[in-house]
Amino acid sequence: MKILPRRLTVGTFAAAAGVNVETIRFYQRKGLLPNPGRSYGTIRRYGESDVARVKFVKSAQRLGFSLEEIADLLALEDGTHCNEARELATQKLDNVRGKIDDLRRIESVLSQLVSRCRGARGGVTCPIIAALHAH
Amino acid sequence: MKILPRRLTVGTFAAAAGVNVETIRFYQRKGLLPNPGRSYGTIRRYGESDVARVKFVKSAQRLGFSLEEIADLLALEDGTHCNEARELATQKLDNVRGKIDDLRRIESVLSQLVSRCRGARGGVTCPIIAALHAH
DNA sequence: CTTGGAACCGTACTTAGGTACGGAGTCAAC
DNA sequence: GTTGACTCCGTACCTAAGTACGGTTCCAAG
Repeated sequence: MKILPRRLTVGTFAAAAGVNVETIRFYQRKGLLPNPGRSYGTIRRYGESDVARVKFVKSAQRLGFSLEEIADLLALEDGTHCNEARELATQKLDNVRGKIDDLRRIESVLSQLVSRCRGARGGVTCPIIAALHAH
Repeated sequence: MKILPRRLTVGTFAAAAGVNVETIRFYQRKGLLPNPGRSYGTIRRYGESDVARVKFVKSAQRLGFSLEEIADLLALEDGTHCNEARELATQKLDNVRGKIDDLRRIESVLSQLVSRCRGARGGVTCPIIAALHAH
């Protein structure tokens, strides 16, 4: 494992990771990124591992993890805590499946309303409005 | 159409509609509820039609409409604007279907990760962490 | 050695949908 | 005629995930 150089300043780093500089500062405040030391002067330097870490955060966000949950995942980052990571992922999976079920119910109600509405050409009362009124 | 009495004060009204008093005030500020007149004194009185209106809002929220969209629906409340209501509902339906597709993709990735993790009993690197690192 | 673009820092603002607070006014019962 | 619950009102606060701002300091190039 070779030690990677830390030669990026925050602006270049943020660009490399595909996020805003302010987002980097925000992640540091939230503990998602370690405060990198400032070897030479008061300017912080970042390396490739930091870029990877931010990309990890963004990937996990795309899978529906919150920053808080991602912080938990990052605490397992050495890769030896498979059980914990699987536990988190399983919970998230249940969560996602629950959301899918909810949305499917909504989809079913909405599509019925729309088709009933399409069929009710002459009526005085719109079926959609009426249905919402009936709870 | 008989005229319903407006004899509920805000506390009773909120309870009848199943929401918080503060929520009623909030909806009034947002224009979702009309400011009821204060016939006798400075205390506002509400009637059954107000209760129905709040229930309408809550039903529409459960179907994924935002308060802003619900305000649009309420503007069509007389039931004669079927086309407009159908348009809104159709947009919402597309929206819901898009969300379902996104979540299904997430579900598929997560379930693959979990099962790979379950199979990787002896490995040093957790497949979930590794996968997130590979974008 | 100056200049100007970064970096640093704390703080405030954003959206959505409310909830909470605190002081003043009101109303009905006792 | 006073108590105590309820209402009214503006304002602040909450979560989540950032974005924006404004002042100061730094650092490297010219």
